[in-house]
Amino acid sequence: MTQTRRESLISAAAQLLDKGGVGAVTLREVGRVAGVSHNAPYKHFADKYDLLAAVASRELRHQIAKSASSTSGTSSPPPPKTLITDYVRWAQRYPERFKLTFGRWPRGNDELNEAALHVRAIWLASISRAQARGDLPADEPERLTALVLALAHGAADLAIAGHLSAKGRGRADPEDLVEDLFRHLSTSAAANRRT
Amino acid sequence: MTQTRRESLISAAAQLLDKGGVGAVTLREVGRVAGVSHNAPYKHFADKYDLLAAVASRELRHQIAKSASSTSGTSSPPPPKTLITDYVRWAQRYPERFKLTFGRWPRGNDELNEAALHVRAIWLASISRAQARGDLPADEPERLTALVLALAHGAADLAIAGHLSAKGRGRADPEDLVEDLFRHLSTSAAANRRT
DNA sequence: ACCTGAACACCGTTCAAGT
DNA sequence: ACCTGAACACCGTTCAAGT
Repeated sequence: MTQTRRESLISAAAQLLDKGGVGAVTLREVGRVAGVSHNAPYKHFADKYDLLAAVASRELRHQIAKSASSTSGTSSPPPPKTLITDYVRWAQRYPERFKLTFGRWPRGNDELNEAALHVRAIWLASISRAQARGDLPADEPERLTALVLALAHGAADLAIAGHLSAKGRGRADPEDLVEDLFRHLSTSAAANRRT
Repeated sequence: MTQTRRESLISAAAQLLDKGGVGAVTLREVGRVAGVSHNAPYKHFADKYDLLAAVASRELRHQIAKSASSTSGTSSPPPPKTLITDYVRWAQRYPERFKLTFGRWPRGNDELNEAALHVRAIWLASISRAQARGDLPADEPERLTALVLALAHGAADLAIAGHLSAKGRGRADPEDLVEDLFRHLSTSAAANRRT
């Protein structure tokens, strides 16, 4: 089945990515791991970046599937804190995949764009629901979503770069910062409710 | 003067970086732009990453110099909003330098680490001062600094990746998000002062 | 439709040799 | 101390050829 071969190439690329970063993903090594020649990938992907885009969009689709399964049976999205915590843990567990997904692409990729939009939609629904409950400030929902997403993303990226782990006092990991943001947003929401 | 040659190599690398991303920075092209042979860089840098690290730390040192000059004559740091706005504008103006600076490095680089620590120290001083004025919540200063830095960093990175520019309603650029965060933090600070 | 092996242009790095 | 040109191993991509 052609699907199997295509997926084995994606898996091989992801495995090399995790082990040695994007520089370690060469088509020759991908072919070797998947048991094919060094240019068999060209029958499934336009070029190297098309293969890498497939790796990245598979990651986003995994996140989408996880969101769906964690609330199976209901139609409501997971609460923001679950979403954001999962996101930040994923970034720390698979830093190379995180970096790749949000890295620079020589051109757009439909599959990747669509998956990214889907992820954003889930976040938006989750944030909107928390706002309706009064847990978060009544800002414009898309803008508040961007704020929360930016913090999660930035905390994860700085942690990966090693710019967050001041030792001892003041030490903060990404989950701590998420906690802090939600605390301030709740306080702000409550204060505005009183006025 | 050897310093001049070394700096011309760094400038050539930065120029190629801006034009075509990190992939366009080849030692051969750097040599060509600087008017030397393709392996003259090896007399000034251990390898390609050492040259790239020099580009990145030069960027951070520029930011440090800018912070110092904007408050020349005084010993106080710039206010957080100035710092964060400059940071976010730098990232959008030179996305490739931003990506490089916070990208993954095969090994540590003393010059780069030192510059990064210096930048963090300036941010910490700025945030602490705003806290003392009551403009920001009385959190642990290093942790609040990490929060603010993470938001600025994440907003910049998402904007570069194109994940922030929802059109029309809800549109938010990095500076909008910075604005929102400070507004919520001020509200939170005021609310806590009242309890 | 999918795969292979040879070939091409390019790259980082090393090395012997020059000043 | 700094630079050069040749050389080596490696890579992405193309292409003619096979099933």
